[in-house]
Amino acid sequence: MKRLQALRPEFFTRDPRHVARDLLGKILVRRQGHQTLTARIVETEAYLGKGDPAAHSASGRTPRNAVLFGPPGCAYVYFIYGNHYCLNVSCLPDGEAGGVLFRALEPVTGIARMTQNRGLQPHRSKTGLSPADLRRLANGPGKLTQALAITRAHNGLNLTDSTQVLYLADDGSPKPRAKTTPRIGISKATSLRLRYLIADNPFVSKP
DNA sequence: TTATAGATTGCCT
DNA sequence: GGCAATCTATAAT
Repeated sequence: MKRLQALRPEFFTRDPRHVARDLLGKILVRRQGHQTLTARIVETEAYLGKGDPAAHSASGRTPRNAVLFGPPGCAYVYFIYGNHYCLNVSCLPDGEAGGVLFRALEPVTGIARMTQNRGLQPHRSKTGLSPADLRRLANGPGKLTQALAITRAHNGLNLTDSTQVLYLADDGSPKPRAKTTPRIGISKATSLRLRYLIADNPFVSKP
């Protein structure tokens, strides 16, 4: 496979809204054992450090959300609803809170391993997984972490370092057409349109 | 020390 | 569309 260029820290030293928009179409790379799993980012949400009551950083720094206040380009992984992990990347300079939540991915390589990680039956046929099976692999924030075997062990990881087991990369594909909607699953600041998705992409969590 | 809400998912009707 | 499952960080006592 062509070697992918990791996104640089400067990419994340910006307003989370811009980062969330520009991450659409980029690649999340996961090295699991000797395998490399890759997936295209098709849906994100921005969480602002200041003036965003829905953000985990809203009421100040705690042990849990410390990564959001740290240097840009690092993984913030948290456990939610007793069952799921969610993956974010920190934004803005060190000391300033902000992040982007990954909400959906389009699987590219390592699909068999992702299916296994998700605990799904590999409904194989001559054409491989059905389109529906492929979609349910990573079309949600909890699903994508499970598909890529991301846990709290990855919290704080530098996602701009291509020698890590998890990082963000640019494969040179053109900038996709983006759409915005209100964020999903929150109860505060519900009117802000901080959810970004690739228009017409079937791998998003909800249209 | 205890209570509770939560950036979800999958199964049920 | 409704709701239970299942953990835990954080706030309240």
